[in-house]
Amino acid sequence: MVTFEEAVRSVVAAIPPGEVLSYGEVAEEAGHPGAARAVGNLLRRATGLPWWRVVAADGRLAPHLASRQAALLRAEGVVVRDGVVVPSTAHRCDTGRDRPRRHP
DNA sequence: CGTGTGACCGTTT
DNA sequence: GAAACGGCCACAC
Repeated sequence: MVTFEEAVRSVVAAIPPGEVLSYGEVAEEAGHPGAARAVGNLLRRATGLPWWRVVAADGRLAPHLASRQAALLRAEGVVVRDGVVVPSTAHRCDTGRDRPRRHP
């Protein structure tokens, strides 16, 4: 049984440079779909993780860390415009949020 | 042990 | 098109 922190930590730590994932994606990958809030909460406390590679579903950065995150993402090769990640510059994992959803 | 809050997401009004 | 609402999970008090 892995704790939520462990799962999220593993997922976030597995994000390659230049790629950005959304909280919802991380939560889903962690095995806790819908726990996007919890992901943010853990990233806030968890350290040593590329939290800056985690952005909102709209590609928006955290309100308080937008500047820091933007600088870090820029260092990774991602272009951040007005506090919003540009999908074309970053590897479009979900920032386009137009990905096909399961349709039972 | 119960309540509140949060770096959220998706749908509806 | 924008705004509002509810729902999900985990942690702190």
